[in-house]
Amino acid sequence: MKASPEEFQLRMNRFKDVLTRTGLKVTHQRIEIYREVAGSEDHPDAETIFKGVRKRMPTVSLDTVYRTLWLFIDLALMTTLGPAREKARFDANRKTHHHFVCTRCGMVCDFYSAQFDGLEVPSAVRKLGGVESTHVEFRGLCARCSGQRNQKRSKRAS
Amino acid sequence: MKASPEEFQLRMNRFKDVLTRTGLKVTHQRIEIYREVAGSEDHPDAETIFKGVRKRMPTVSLDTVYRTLWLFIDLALMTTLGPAREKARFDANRKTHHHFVCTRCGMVCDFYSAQFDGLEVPSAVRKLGGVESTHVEFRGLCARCSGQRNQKRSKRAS
DNA sequence: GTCAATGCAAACTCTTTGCAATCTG
DNA sequence: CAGATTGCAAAGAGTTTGCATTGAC
Repeated sequence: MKASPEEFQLRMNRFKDVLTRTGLKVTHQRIEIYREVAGSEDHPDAETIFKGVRKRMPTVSLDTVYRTLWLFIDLALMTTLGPAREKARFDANRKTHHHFVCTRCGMVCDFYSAQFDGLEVPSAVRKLGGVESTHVEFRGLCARCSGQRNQKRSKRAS
Repeated sequence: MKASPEEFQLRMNRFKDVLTRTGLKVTHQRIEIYREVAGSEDHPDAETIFKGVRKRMPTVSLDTVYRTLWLFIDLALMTTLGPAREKARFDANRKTHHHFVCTRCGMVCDFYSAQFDGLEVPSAVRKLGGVESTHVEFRGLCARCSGQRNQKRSKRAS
């Protein structure tokens, strides 16, 4: 699915602006990789982005795609769906529940809320399919990590 | 963190019951692996579970842990946090938004809702840390997949 | 021209698979 | 006892890294 042309232009401008301000180079690869993601309303994986970019730029390498995508995420130009870059984590709690996730250390705490369990499904969503479960996720720094907030930006989970 | 003893017993009973009803064998490994996850309120990864189980059962192998965990997930005895078992997927949409996720094909659609953006943070959550973003996720079968619902249960995303 | 960014190939991590040996029901 | 389950070892996906080369500013 395509993003609207206006939205797309907005994204591209913001993108170059952020790179320049940060003192990073505006390379062909970065432009094409950003274009590939920003021009889509899907949520492509690295391989898909790689193939798309390679059509226009047959010499890009997959590792550049990865390096560039994580760079964009550090620059807050994009996000990943779910806790990407992490291994699978398991949860034996079968009661409906919601999560608070610490964006620094990855800690996840369950909490319960009847109100959130029963959030009304917007009509736009009902058109997409049948909703079977509802899950709310709050993200932020946990109490412990806020205490150490002047430490340098943590490297990605290893 | 430990789950309460009552909750833990409840989980263990339900667990053996499900295995038996399904005609699966109640092996030592399965018991210990389930115990390890059900006895914790954390959300451990496979390696952590493996190490924990190995303390009591030094001969388990990591691959059995994996096989067993995914089995439990098929049996709805547990879940994974986020879209586990999937590669990273990228999203250049920086407006606050929410998701509908198809549990069969993995399709993810964005939608917007000022109401969800501003969901009130419960006091229990405020104690955990500072909330910086709020995200609602509805899960279910998308329209396309509901159309083909009599197909056999899809194998896990490969 | 200089230093950041790239491409290549090899490495690494997490997870899966084939198969013979073992254990549950 | 039969067939499901396990352990082992080796393979597989996805992602990362070191280093020489290239290209943006």
